[in-house]
Amino acid sequence: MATQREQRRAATLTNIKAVARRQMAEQGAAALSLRAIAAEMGITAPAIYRYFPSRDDLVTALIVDANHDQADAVAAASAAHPADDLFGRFMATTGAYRAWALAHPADYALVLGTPIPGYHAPADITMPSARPGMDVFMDILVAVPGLSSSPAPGASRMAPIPLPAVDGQHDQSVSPNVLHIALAGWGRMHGLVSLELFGHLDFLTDDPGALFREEMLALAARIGLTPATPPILAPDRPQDRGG
Amino acid sequence: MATQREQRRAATLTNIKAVARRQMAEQGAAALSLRAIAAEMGITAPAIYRYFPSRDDLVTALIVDANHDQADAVAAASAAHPADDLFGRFMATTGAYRAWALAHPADYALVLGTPIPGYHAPADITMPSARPGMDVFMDILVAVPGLSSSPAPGASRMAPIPLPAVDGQHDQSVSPNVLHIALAGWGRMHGLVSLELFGHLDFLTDDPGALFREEMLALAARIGLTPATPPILAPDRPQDRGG
DNA sequence: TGTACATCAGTGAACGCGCGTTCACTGATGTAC
DNA sequence: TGTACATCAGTGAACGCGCGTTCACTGATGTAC
Repeated sequence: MATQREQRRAATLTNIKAVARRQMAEQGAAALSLRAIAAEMGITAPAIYRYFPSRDDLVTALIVDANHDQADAVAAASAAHPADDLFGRFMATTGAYRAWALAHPADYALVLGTPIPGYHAPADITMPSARPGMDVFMDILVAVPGLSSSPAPGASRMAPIPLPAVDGQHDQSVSPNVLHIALAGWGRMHGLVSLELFGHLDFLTDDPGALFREEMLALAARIGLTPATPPILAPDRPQDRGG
Repeated sequence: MATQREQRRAATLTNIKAVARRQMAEQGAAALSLRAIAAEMGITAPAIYRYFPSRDDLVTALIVDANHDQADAVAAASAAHPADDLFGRFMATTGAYRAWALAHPADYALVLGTPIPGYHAPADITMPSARPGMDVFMDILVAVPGLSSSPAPGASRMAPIPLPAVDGQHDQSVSPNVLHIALAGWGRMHGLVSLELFGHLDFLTDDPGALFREEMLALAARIGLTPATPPILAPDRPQDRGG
């Protein structure tokens, strides 16, 4: 059972990060300032040094938190569908990825946007924190019948690199084709999401969500996932979805 | 014929932007500083106010320049193929988009990356400058037989908005399907390019270019563009490119 | 061609600002006897 | 249970820094007569 001091410490630490996230949402991640955070909390700036040895360490903590938070959201979306409903999981997780980004634009930008000037992420801390989120998608792709064994388009040029093992997490080694699909899918998601987030789609479409969903449907179809998944029967060649 | 003063003025103005671009490439767009630019040029900071009324105006000028520069690169790539070789033009322009971004990462981030804190782009200046680049892609898509008349997937939700007319440029009104394909394509390009640019693909693939090309090939196939374009004959249903 | 005036690029000092970080300190909380 | 000491969250002053922007100015370039 935590002592009073420990409880307060934990609360303040959480509060610092919460206020930081709030300010990032308003001003952008690059404008993050220890003094402004302290001011909003009603404490003085040096007090923050009791919790983070420097501004960069706070930024790193925010990145790690963001990665875990997004991974949780995506994992929850996946778990909401039965394990054998791969199509349902695929659409739910990709949708959750976009939804989380729209709900936490500053955190998304912090992780995937233009790097903050002067800040260099310590790869040994930030990279592992990105794994859980990736694994949710990987788990789905790996389970798609036939996908792991079929060759990637342009496979000869794709190194069959196993994903770097991290702590107690999966160290699944992934087939080139699965990796290829994963990266292509990530590219599509990130592309549309970041264009939308930064307002570049504003006058070009009034329903970015539909556009996103169509792209995900097309990707699902490409790997043989369709709404009505036949139990475990012979996989019919899925028919193209128009366009 | 320009007077000596006018020549120098033009040269200095160009130089300011060139130095700004160079510094952006090193420090990132958000770290752009008038004082640092002046220092590198060997003049004092207030001198820059003879050329730009404020820092924001310099940023705006850099965005406009970047848009035009990229449009030129993409247009040149398109023009390198005969007008009826739509597949060639499609692959050349998309490849040029990526190549330009890799060659000018800071400019790319300036236009499409996380917004600079405190800077708000004047839409009436920056948006029109994005049109020429878009038009190069649009011209190709519009020329694809059958694409303009076929319905977009999820078309009922897509508003048939004509692209906002700008100055003397095309004010082509584009079918929902063409717009849909254009945005999906832009999303794929931007997604992979920005992931690559910011190092997020570093340990996941050793050939991001091949990944990008595959995604573009898949998109080309989806709209019926294949390497050996049959002259103007009946458009066979193009066959799926594996995967 | 020569002189008087206008233009304007660039200077140097100064402004007020917010930043991350250090340091010696106070005073409340926690611990050992 | 009460006292003496240790821990440590937070303070307030100060540091050196770089920023955008203003202002009155100097001196070279350009123009009109």
